[in-house]
Formats: sequence, structure tokens, C-alpha cells
Amino acid sequence: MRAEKLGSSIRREQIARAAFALIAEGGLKAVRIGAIARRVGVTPSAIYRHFAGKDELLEEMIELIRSRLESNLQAAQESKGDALEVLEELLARMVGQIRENQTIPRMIFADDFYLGRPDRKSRANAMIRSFLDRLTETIRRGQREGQIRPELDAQVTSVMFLGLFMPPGILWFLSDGGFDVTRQTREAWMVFRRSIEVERDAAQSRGRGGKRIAHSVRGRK
Amino acid sequence: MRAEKLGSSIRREQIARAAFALIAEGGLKAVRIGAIARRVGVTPSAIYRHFAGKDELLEEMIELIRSRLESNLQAAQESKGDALEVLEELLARMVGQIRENQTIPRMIFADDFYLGRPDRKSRANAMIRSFLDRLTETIRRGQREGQIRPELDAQVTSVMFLGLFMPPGILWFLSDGGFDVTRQTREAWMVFRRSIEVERDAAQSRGRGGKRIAHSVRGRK
DNA sequence: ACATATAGTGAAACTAGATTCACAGCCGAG
DNA sequence: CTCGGCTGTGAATCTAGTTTCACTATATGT
Repeated sequence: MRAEKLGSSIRREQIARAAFALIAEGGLKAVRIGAIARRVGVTPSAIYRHFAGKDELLEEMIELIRSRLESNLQAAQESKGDALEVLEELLARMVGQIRENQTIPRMIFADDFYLGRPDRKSRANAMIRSFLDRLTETIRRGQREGQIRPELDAQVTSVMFLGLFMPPGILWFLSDGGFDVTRQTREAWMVFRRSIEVERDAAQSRGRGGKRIAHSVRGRK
Repeated sequence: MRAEKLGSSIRREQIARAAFALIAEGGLKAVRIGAIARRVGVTPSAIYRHFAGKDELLEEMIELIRSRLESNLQAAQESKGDALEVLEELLARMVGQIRENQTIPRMIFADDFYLGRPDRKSRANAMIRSFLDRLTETIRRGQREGQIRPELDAQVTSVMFLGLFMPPGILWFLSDGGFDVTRQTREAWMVFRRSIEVERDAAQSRGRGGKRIAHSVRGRK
């Protein structure tokens, strides 16, 4: 039975989708031309009408990930709130992404991806760096605007932010979805937030350098 | 030229070492029978005199990683200090491990490893769970003994602890060693520590950059 | 309707690796 | 010394996947 004949831009789209679905199920290793073809409903050789080869497909996938990351950042930054709210929104989005398919970390850690291709590795690196840079920028803004403690190193803090969702993502993956990422990140965010934010309740005692309340009392769990 | 004839236990050791070296250089994908053989100085077929197949070799490697993780924990817990010092020591060791070869995360994320082998995935999961459990235990001890804030959820906190070294490890890998893991974790530790520790007296807890100097995170970059 | 560009197909070639196997060299025990 | 059991070897086999190719079918614009 012959598959319906469709325009190449449509097929490219379908193929990329299929590839992402496969990553979600079995990791990069599971992205095989044959498997993609089956999923799309054509024969393996048909894939080559739309991509020069597997490499080109993978490049397109990196690009899609990049733009997804980008749009997360964009959306979070456009939410009108202050820096802390932007971070919180971004965290929620990253968690959503993890729950959706874990694509990003799985590609980043897939050796197949880099083996013999230093260019790809440095592109992935650049991608994360730029993500971090924008994170850093947001944190600096928070510092300027008085929500985030000025003595923190913004770059260090941005990497710590990654620490809020990466390990939970890994646990979620290893446990086949059994680990409660949402709860973990929610709680971790509260702890993290308290450790970076300027303490407001202390306003009354400001100028005296005395005891800080924030650390001891606000134990909403 | 024929390779020297060696006892099997010696060869197994050599082979495992070679495999780890290969992971460090190119990830799990780079662990090929041929590459191992070259490194050890024998032919590919000779490997089969010592391992039934690649699978058996991989199992042995998991086991070695497990024991390495275990000995890190053990050593850290035996350092006589209080819970916070144990955590700090452990962090330093994990960083050392990352700098050494990044083996652990690379195996964990290598899909090849799990594809079609749910048993392995759950073993890896169990491995991390047990690591986390012992972390949790240490944190609880800190809470009982009054160094760590009692209102914190110890499990959540243990996952946050992973966040101190995992993302830096990834950055270190992607940047080919260019990222300064040591500095990042040192600084992050100070922030993290302040956010989980009970404040002994308010004056001390608030000094910029943290009064308490890290004992064992040594700063060679 | 027709021409033509564009998808789609199945079979075959090509790859890279893992694995097997018959045979070779070395060593220590009897 | 010489046999048996190791370890080591090279060539051959097997497997799983990617890629190529000659050919077919279809949609579309004229």
C-alpha cells in the first residue's frame, strides 16, 4: 500500500515530530530511520526525499530544541512580573518540558551526538551558555531592582537555578515517571528563592544590622 | 606480534580500565570491543576470553561505579565532622569524580544502556535512590543535632544537593573542561549551606560571601 | 488531457560493529 | 617431555542499521 503523497514541508514536520517522539520513548539511540519511517507511515527510503541524511535530521532537531528553549525564555520574560516571578515562571515551563519528553537533557547527554563532531558539541555548549546568559541577565535585573541579594554572583546563581530542575528530571527519567518532579521543584524553589531574595520583612529592622526573621520563621512547607 | 599471555583476572581489570578511559574520552558510544582491544594491546577476539560479551563487561562497569559511589559516601561519612561537614566533603569528592572522568552521569544518560533493558534502568535508579537515601539520612542527622533547619524536607533537600554538582558537571563536559566546576560548586555550596543551616547567631550568618570558609573544597581549577 | 516535477517504493549495496571459530603458542603438572 | 588447558590470533560470519538506485505513482498547472 502506497502512502499518500504529501508536500515536503509537511513531511519534514511529521518526520521531526516522529523523531522527537522516539527520543521521548527510547532516547537518541531509538531514533532510527526505519523507526521514523514506520511511524510516519512511509518506507525508510522515503525519508531521503526530505532529508539528505540522518545528520541533517539531527541538525534540524537541535534547531527545534533551541527554538523551544528560546520561546520558554521569551514567554517567561514577557510575563510582566519582577525577576523572581520570571524565574518561577521559567522553572514551571522547564518542568513542563521535562514531563513532556525529556528531550533536551537526553540529546545533550547522548554521546552519539558528539562522537567525532566537535562542532556539535560546541553548538550545544553555546546553546546552554546563551540560556545561562539570559538567566544571568534576569538575575542582575532582580539585583538592580532590589528583589535579589546584591552580593550574589549572578552567574553562579544561574547555574544553581539549573540545579533546581535537572536532577529531578533525571530522577523522573530513571524512575519512568514515578518521581514527583512537580512537588520537588515546587519545594526546592521555595528554599532557593528564600536563599537568594532580599528579605523584606527585615525592612523594619533595617539600618540596625540585627537579627533576620526570614530564615527562622516563614516555614510554609 | 603476539600479546603477552596474562591471567584472566589481570586482563579483566585492564579491560575494565580501558573501557572507563574510553567513556571519559568519548562516552559510552566509544566503548567498542575493537577500541578496548587496541588499548589493552590485544585483538578484539581476545576480549571474549575474559568476558562473555559486551553486556557482561557493561554489568561489571555498573558494579564498579556503584562501589565507587559507595566508597565516596563511606569516606565522607567517616570524616568525623557534623552533618554539614559530611555534605561538604561529599560534594568535594563528587566534584573530583566529575573532573576525573564524568563516568557516572555519562553512563546514566546513555540510552544505549537502557534500550530494551528495563532491568538496567531500574538498577541505575536503585543506585541513585540509595545514594539519595543516605544523603537524606545525613540531613536528618543534621536536623536532629541542630545544624540543619528542622522544617526542611530532608528528601527534597537531598535532591537539591545533587543540583549543586550535576549542572556544573554537564557544563564542564560540554565546554571540554573549560567551565570552572570547582569555583562554581564552592560558591554554590556557600549559598546552599546558608539556606539550610540553622543560624547560630544572626551577626555571623549575614556577612557577605559567607563567613564560614569551605574546608575541603580545594580550589585548583 | 498531458507533461513534469515531486513523492513513494522495494531491493540491493554498504557500514560498523559484535561475535564465532579453528588454529597457534605458551605454561605448568604429571 | 609432553599433555591439557589456557590465552591469543586472524579470518569469517552475523546483525542492524543507513543509504542508493532504478522504477512507479500522483498531484498540479497549462
